[in-house]
Amino acid sequence: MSASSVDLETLRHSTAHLMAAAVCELFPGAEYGIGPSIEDGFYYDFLLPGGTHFSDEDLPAIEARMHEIQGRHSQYQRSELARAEALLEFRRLGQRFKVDLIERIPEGEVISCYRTGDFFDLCRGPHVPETGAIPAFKLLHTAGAYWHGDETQPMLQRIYGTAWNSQAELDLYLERLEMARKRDHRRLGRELDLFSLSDELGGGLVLWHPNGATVRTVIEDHWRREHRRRGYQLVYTPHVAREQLWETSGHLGFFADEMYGPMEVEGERYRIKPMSCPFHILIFSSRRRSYRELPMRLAELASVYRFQRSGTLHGLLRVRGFTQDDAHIFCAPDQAEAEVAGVLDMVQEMMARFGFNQVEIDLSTKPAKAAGQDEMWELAEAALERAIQTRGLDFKLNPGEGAFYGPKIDVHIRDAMGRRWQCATIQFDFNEPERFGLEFIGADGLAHRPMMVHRTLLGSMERFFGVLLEHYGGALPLWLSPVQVQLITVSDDQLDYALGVAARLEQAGFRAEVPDRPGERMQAKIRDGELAKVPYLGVIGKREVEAGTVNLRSTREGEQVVLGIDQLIERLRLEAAQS
RNA sequence: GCCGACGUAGCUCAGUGGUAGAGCAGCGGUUUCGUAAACCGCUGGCCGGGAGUUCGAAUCUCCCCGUCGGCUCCA
Repeated sequence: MSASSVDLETLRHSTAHLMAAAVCELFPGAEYGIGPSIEDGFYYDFLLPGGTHFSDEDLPAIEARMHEIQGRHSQYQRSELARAEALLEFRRLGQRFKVDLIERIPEGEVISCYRTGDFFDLCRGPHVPETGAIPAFKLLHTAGAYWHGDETQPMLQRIYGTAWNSQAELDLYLERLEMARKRDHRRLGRELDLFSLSDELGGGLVLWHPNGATVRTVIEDHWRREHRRRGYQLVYTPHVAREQLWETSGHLGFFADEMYGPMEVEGERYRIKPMSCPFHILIFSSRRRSYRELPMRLAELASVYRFQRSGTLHGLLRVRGFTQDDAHIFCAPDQAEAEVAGVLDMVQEMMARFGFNQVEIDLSTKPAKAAGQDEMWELAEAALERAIQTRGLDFKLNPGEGAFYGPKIDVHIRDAMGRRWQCATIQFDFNEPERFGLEFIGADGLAHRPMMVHRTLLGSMERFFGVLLEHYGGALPLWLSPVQVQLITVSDDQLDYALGVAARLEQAGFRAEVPDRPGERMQAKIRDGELAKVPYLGVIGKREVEAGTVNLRSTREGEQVVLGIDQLIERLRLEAAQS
């Protein structure tokens, strides 16, 4: 037990060393890669000798050895080595990954190492003073990981663990993990009968059940309304197109790996669409465009299909068929900044409406290999950055991480397990307008090339719905709930009255239902309503029928009030507008 | 795709070489009840698929498929 709290990053990194020390003792000859601290914990990558692997069952033994080493109170001893010395030492130890790392360290930089008992590691530090100074840790699971994340490199085995300043904090964290598992969207999807995935259907393809479809419709209706309000024009485009179109757009050149194979129709090859941009471009170029028509904002809820490797599929968050809330903005260069700003405002508004007040913004700029002229890149990057800054938003700059065809802003939100998922993206494209020879006639009577922006706000209906479910733990706000009110009768005698109330609520625009379970006890129906996370349960017995009221139980606040039907409608209206 | 784990009824899970089980759900009946589970009964399984070992396999071995945790990639 340490009284003073150690910086968590240091603590976790030191725990990673402790774990590596234990692994090296238990598996002599193990090679080790990197072992950083990460959010909520740490990991270390290993390659065991003789092609052996450890599994989750080895973790308790490793943990036990870690505790044993802690008992020895080994110091974390720092030393600085000359480059040649370090290379020699790690070659002697047979640690090829460390040798690789040293070779990547720029000349002239200090090479520091840490020794903990017999364990010797290349490491920048800092560390806790000794192994006993780690109050609480736990190993969590193993995973495969390529060296340098490169699939041409050997695959190492990674052990993930977590470490905290006290047992209580560790317990709290483990509890948090358990809570997160409970609000996993895949579990909620089944429990609330929202969607399913089926082996018979095929991987990464989603079946939206009636409840899920209801929520999606509400989201889509809201989305369309907002887009019309902000000067977007809604369009529809097909699901397939001639292969030639994908040649022209360049997708077959740089995106073919993610596209499904061709199908032949009357000797002509067609492809299922992985993106909508070429279609929207064809709409733009279907006739001569004037500068007066710019900016032209074309939006569509577009279902696309992309091949994803089987190991990457994940519930609704990573699928093969999904519906993007896609839009393409064609504008003049001097309109670019205002357009980006408009999109950013829209992202924030949209996210806030769905309860996401914290988003993470990344700005990715020009990579080494890039299409388009430098001044276009500069203009676009400046537009993106200024739009972020004038809104007072934080962002992370990723230099050189942009696509080859343009810089971009990505917006991430997090799932229940803390994993980051990209949703909104605002992406300039200097490539496609060029390839399709897009132009508009300017005030000067001459043809000019428009700038083009791809953007999505929610990302895809599937992913957004998944993250949304986890965000609310399945208890969606009133306006999104598939069933907003259930009317529960004390006995079957009140069924007619309940159906009448339901009809009035439906008429007022709410989704209300009367559970069809003759003879079932009220308590059972209440329990079902609670488990289904229906926001309001209107209990109706003799008293309510006589008084023309409903005894409203809020499943969220646990509150209970008697309301007349008009009052009930008024209350629902108010809440639906706000939440 | 790669590394590891897992796959038993619709769901959650028990069953480690000797006749496939429980709870919930579903169905049938009885019950008409005041804020989180009424009672009784019934149905339901090629134990993911295939091959092998064995007198005998849910159980042991191999291959395949799928799922999960990661790696890479991405909305």
